[in-house]
Amino acid sequence: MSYKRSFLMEERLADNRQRILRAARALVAQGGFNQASIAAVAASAGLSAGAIYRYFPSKAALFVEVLTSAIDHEIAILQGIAKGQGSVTARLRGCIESFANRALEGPYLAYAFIAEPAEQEVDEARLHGRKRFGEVFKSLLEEGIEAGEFPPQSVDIGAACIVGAFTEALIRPIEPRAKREGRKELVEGIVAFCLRAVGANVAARKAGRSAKA
Amino acid sequence: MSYKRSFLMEERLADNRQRILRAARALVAQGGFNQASIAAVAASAGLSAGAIYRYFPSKAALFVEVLTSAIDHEIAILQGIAKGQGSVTARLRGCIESFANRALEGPYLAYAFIAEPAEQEVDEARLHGRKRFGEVFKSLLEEGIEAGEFPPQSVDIGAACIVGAFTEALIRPIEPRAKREGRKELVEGIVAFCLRAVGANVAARKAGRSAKA
Amino acid sequence: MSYKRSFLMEERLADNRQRILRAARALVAQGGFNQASIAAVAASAGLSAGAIYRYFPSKAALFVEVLTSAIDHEIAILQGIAKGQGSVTARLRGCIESFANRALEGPYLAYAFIAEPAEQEVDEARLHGRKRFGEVFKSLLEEGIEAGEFPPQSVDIGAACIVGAFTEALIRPIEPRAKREGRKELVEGIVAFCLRAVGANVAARKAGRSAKA
Amino acid sequence: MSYKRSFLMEERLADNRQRILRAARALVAQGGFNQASIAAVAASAGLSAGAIYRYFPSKAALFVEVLTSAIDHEIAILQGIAKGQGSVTARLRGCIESFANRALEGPYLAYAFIAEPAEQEVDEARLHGRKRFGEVFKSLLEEGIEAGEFPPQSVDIGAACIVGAFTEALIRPIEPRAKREGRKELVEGIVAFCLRAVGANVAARKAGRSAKA
DNA sequence: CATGAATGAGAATTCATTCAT
DNA sequence: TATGAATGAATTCTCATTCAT
Repeated sequence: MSYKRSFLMEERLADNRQRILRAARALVAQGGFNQASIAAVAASAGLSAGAIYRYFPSKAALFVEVLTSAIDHEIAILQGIAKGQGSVTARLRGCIESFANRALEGPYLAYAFIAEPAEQEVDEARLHGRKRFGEVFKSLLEEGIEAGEFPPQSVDIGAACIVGAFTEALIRPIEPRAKREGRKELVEGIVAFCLRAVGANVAARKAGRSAKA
Repeated sequence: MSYKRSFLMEERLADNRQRILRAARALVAQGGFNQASIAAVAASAGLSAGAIYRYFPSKAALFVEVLTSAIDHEIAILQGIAKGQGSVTARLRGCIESFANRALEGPYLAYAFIAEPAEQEVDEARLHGRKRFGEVFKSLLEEGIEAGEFPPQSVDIGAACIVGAFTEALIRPIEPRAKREGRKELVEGIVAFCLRAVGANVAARKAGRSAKA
Repeated sequence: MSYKRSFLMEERLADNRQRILRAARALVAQGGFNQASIAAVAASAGLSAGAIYRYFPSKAALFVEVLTSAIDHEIAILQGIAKGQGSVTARLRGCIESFANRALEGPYLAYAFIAEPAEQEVDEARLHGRKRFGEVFKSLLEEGIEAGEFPPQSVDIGAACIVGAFTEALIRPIEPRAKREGRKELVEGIVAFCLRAVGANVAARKAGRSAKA
Repeated sequence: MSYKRSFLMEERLADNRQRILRAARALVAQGGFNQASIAAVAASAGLSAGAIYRYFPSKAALFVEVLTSAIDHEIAILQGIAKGQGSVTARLRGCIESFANRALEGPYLAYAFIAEPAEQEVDEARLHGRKRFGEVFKSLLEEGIEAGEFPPQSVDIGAACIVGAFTEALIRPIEPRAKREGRKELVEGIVAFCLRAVGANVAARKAGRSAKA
């Protein structure tokens, strides 16, 4: 009943979907959800506005996917590190370093992460994403407390604070000077801040440098 | 129709301006920038839409002022505490407690503080506000290090992390459970996190409880 | 608090609302609901598309009003005749004549009356209108049967048939020749059809000519 | 890829054309012209959207044919009855009964018959269909008058009234109660209304029950 | 000949801003 | 000075139609 669908065509379709997602992600990263109109996304993806609707049923659905796919990817990486080997302190350090390094490459994720939503559905996806990020750190905190690496503390609050701390620090360094410090120093500063905050001791910090997933 | 510009009139003008600002602030607090249309602000202020433009050249300008004035007010309070008496640790604690308590009363400020802007100009105002918040903490960190209360550390990064940490923790507690903890525990949790993060020692924490502006 | 609203202004506002309604009505009459886009209505009323929304909350609301106001007006006239004096036969004749004569002036009402709706809300208004028309005739039929002027018959079915018969006959005379017959003959033909259909006897038909509201 | 145009192929082509028409008719019957998009018709026919255009030059042309073919079918049945044997009264009754019964089975025809068209061309087809329906009844009226079964009357108007009367009565019974009456009573009510309207006498009505094509 | 991705014109609706009164 | 009606550009979304494969 149907003609052969060529490999090239399959590829172009997949390409288009990816191009739309990438275009949307880039626009959100640059100017937030408000700047990312369907027309702008389409133009940036090299398609017509109507074509977007072959791939996504609504603007909200598109941006939910932009957000969740970015967060999914990030969470997977963090989980890999968090559930790896080494001391809890080392793994916590690994998570923060890893996230921070990628965020400095392209700040879009972190931006979308804190952005005020335009639509109800996107809002929910974003809250869910924050919660999932927090849970990674919450688990680490619980494990660290149980292992005696960290002192007793509120793990919910601590997890939220960690997420907020590195989000803020990464997206909008308070001083333009911060750039001068270079990425390495910035990441190290955030890691140090968070490790001190959870009460990890210095020894663990030295020993844990090489935690891997 | 051509009455002289009297004192009463000046006052009425000032009144209108304040009413507009208050109405805009309230609407942002309730539903974010999206809900705060010029028509809604005007209605809420008891004026016509056109009248807004006698006091503010554009919607963006109005919301820049909404944001800046809210932040100004907050900064003034924090500066009062930060430049008051007591140990640096106590004053840092005071700042965080003070901000956190007000944010929990009415979350609008914190909300606007991290909200994605609708317009470029508002975005800039928001960034500037974050920077100014950070500077309060940066000064405290510098003072604390000099006084030997805190270990050496990147003050820029630390300041940003503090701002991010308590912003995140206040606005969107990662677990709904967090509510159960009650406000007092939440604030204390944030304070503890930040004090540990900057390396304040426990003794200072006990001693510093009563810092006042 | 508010400047005097001039008489001229009040008038213009009312004018605009009426102009919009009239424009919408005319467009529906010409080309049906589909041809009556908001843009077309606005252009025809000499306003911008956006201005429509100052007077009507939605397209559906506008057309519901177009429909109901036309039907209300018509029903009022018919009720006046139906509840007047004279034999039931005479009043039935009066209703049909009256409706038919106005429908021949401008066929929009009858057109809208049978038109397939574009929107749920308009559909409901239209069904309600048909029902109300039918009820006028149903009452007359019941009264006529009780008075012995008409033989026993299904009044629900009869009422629907009467509405259908004169609607069809008025809107789309089957032969273009029908125009040649002239309005008087057409109206008289419809009246005769309906009177025969309900079983009114000839005597009543002669005697009842002059029924008035 | 270049197989000869075989008999099988011709048949498949005809099949596709019929499938498209059937799918379109079914969709109109279910949800009116608005629901019957080209994409929906294509999907329902098991073809692609583009394939429709191999068989029909435009959407309008497709629906013109949907309407015309449905009406053709109906007219053929009515003509069979109208040109059959028995008194004119009996044949008129037969036509109305037959149409009414089929309309009550599946109301789509009657629906399309009065439905507001989406396009000018469909509109014209619909008017033409109404006219042809009317002509069936016009012929019967002329014959009945000549035979002395009906009194002299305007046959054009009468024919239009008959079409309108049963259309209205069938599609939208004015009272929901009408359902209680049952189909038999509804059909009989419409027949009685129309026979009285054309002046058929009661005796003919009894005698003519069994007219067949 | 069939496919279905892509187009592009147009739909309703919203809203910051202007300006006659 | 204050009003609020009016504008017009922008928004999301729909769909008949075309055309490379």
